[in-house]
Amino acid sequence: MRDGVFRALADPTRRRILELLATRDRTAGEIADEFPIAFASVSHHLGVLKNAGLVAAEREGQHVRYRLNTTVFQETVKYLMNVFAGGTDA
Amino acid sequence: MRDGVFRALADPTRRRILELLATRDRTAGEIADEFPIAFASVSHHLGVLKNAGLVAAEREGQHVRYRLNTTVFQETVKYLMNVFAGGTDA
DNA sequence: GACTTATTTAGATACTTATCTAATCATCTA
DNA sequence: TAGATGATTAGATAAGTATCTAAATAAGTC
Repeated sequence: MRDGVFRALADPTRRRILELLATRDRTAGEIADEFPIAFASVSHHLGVLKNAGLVAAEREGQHVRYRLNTTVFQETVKYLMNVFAGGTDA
Repeated sequence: MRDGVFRALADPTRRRILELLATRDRTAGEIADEFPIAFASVSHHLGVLKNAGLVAAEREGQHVRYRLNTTVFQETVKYLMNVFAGGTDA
């Protein structure tokens, strides 16, 4: 599960998506508009982020609205701080 | 540069290496002993971690001693917290 | 210098992934 | 229900990566 989070964070497009969502929720289309790549590719990235638990999606009529899942962020920060502090053998 | 950090963190073997180094410095051999994979593969992982700036290496006679680079950890935590707080458009 | 031990590098293979286009699914509107 | 719009899924391709064995480099010992 942690694997998925870091793999998701490893791609700059996906990090940019997260940064966009951090300021406010957006629909898939609004997100896709921010990138020069194909709509389908952005959709794929959104799927990766959703799978990792970093974002949540909710259908709103024709649109699908994405938002940041802050819980997973917090857990990830906690994990890193724990390793950094030498406290993590697990 | 951030890319390298998250890509490095995406592999469970490498995270485990970081966790080991968090408790104390170790030589490449000591680290390799902890894993069931080939020595050369661990060496490769160490290279990835070093490249990402997450660890530093120093030759000590025949051995090469690895240690955690806490600075990059701190920066990474900072980045995540910043996104999490909605403060990062960059 | 030859031999041993510690580590990295090279080359090969299998697997994963980012991207694309085309097709499909979902919802709304006329 | 047909057509339009928004979004995901499928299939293909090219690039990246984790692993291996074998070879090379570095340092200590005899």
